[in-house]
Amino acid sequence: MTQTLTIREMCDIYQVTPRTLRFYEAKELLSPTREGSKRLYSKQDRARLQLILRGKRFGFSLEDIRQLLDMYDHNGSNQAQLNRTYLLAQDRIAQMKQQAAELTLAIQELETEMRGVEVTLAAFRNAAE
Amino acid sequence: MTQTLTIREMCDIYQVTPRTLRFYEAKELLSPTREGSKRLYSKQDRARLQLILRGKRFGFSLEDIRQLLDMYDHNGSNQAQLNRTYLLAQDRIAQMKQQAAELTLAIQELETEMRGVEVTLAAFRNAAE
DNA sequence: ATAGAGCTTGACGTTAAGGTAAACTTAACG
DNA sequence: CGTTAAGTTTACCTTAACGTCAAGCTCTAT
Repeated sequence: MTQTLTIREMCDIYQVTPRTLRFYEAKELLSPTREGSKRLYSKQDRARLQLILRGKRFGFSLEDIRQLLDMYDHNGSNQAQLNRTYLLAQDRIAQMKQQAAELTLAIQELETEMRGVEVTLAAFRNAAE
Repeated sequence: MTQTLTIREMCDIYQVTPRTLRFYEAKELLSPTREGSKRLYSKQDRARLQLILRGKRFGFSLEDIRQLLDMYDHNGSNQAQLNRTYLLAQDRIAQMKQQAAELTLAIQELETEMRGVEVTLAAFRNAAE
């Protein structure tokens, strides 16, 4: 029961266009199997796509993401290759931790700003009696 | 002692190129004063630039960022304008909180992956005696 | 059998975010 | 006084990440 999905189903689920999926495939971020000429997306393909979309939300480029993905399935990789990926991932993790800290701070600052704006808006409403 | 900086000083401090600063100005994200034709960046300009660069790290577009910046100095804005900005910022904050949660999760997952890779690498080294 | 829906490839267009190069001003220096 | 250094504008170039459109295949329903 290896549930595979068509391109349309993928698009509906993940809110992307067919063009996007084909583009990611061209960039070697995805590699769906074929049934004739039609693409079929496996469970792993779906997992990868989720990682891709998540990476994008964090501001990573597709190339950045491709390298991270390589680490998740370091199957055919040799030692040297794997080691390079490992070091690269260490950097990324540090970067992400830094980003998480900054993000938390930014949220706090914005919320403080929001309270200031609330006061201003309340004053506006008061002035209108 | 209103310490203002030249474009070069700004570039050195924030690791951007003059082109980038001029570009942000064209996009109305910055508005340095002039001394003759030369740009001079005030303390507020510096604060704004920091917010811009931070926003970029989170994957926001310059246009997204411009709207957020508007909230930080909602000086000449009228009620309707301010209210729209406020609602928009609420969305952004929700989005950022979501992003923070996801980021934390992603970090954990990556670190788990890393441990797996460490084992693989250790095995490689063992095989080499 | 033909008409349409859904898939394919291929090619060209578009937008954001700058890079790069040319021509010009202006201040400063020997 | 000439020239170099740092700034300016204008204009075109580039890259990433897709959008859009054309032309063709294949299956299913009418």
